[in-house]
Amino acid sequence: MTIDLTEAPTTSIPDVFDPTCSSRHALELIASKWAMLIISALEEGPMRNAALMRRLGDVSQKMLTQTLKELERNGLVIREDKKTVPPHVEYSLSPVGRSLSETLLVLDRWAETHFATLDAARERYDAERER
Amino acid sequence: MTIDLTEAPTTSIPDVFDPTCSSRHALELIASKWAMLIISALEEGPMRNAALMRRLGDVSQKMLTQTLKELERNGLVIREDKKTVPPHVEYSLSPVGRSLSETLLVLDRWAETHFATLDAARERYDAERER
DNA sequence: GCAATTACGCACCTTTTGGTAACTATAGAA
DNA sequence: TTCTATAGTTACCAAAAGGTGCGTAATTGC
Repeated sequence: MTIDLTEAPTTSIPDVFDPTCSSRHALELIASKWAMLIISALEEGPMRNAALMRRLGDVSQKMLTQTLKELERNGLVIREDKKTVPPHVEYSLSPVGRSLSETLLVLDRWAETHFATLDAARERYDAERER
Repeated sequence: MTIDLTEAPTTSIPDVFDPTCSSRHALELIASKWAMLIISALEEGPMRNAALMRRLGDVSQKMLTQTLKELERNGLVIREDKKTVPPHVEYSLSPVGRSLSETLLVLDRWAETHFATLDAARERYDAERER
């Protein structure tokens, strides 16, 4: 008799370092430029498609729709279709989405605070190897 | 006389929503599954290549090297080559890297806390459309 | 009647990400 | 002598991310 451990159930304590743990999937979902920015933007309040495009600056219609759909699918974003013509669709954060946006805003602040340090390091690194 | 605004300098207040702002680049750097996990892992202390592979569980040698190199280039990770044979290379967090890891750990905790909510939402969403 | 508006869907294409396998060098162990 | 371990690199290939342009619906304004 042999015991197959490859399909063993995930350990009781969730761990993002465990590739089979579902929390890893949750992390991968938000480890995306557009997902992060969309959730941060929606923290300012419900927004329509066009408003989000303006806020994000350079997202394509395709990527915006695609990312919003994934976020809605995972319950982070709520999509409300007023079913009018011309269309009127509003996106907002769900309670879970809002619990995430707080942390993401901290990340935004980190980027805005330390980007100059990264820029300098990158310049030093590149200058050293191009010789 | 025409004024070209396309190359206008970035505003004085850094903003991740401004595509031309360098802080956006910083955000994109860490908006990556492997970058996030590597920095979180290094928070536990300096690690060698093989130890990181074990900790991350399912990263390929190629992606690990590639991501570490980008993080080193931007000054988040410090690479110390002891120049011995067989090779001995240690990776650790720089001060900026450490300032980031604190926030990333909060993200990890978020994923480990709320993944079940996401799983449930996803299942509901998929069940509704496959009919 | 014609154009604009809105939030998409779809087809096509390019770029980036990621995986696999083979190769490098040398010390120490079997 | 051959095997193992170390931390990579390179070439090749598959998959995912991402961009562009076109089509769609009905209502409002000209």
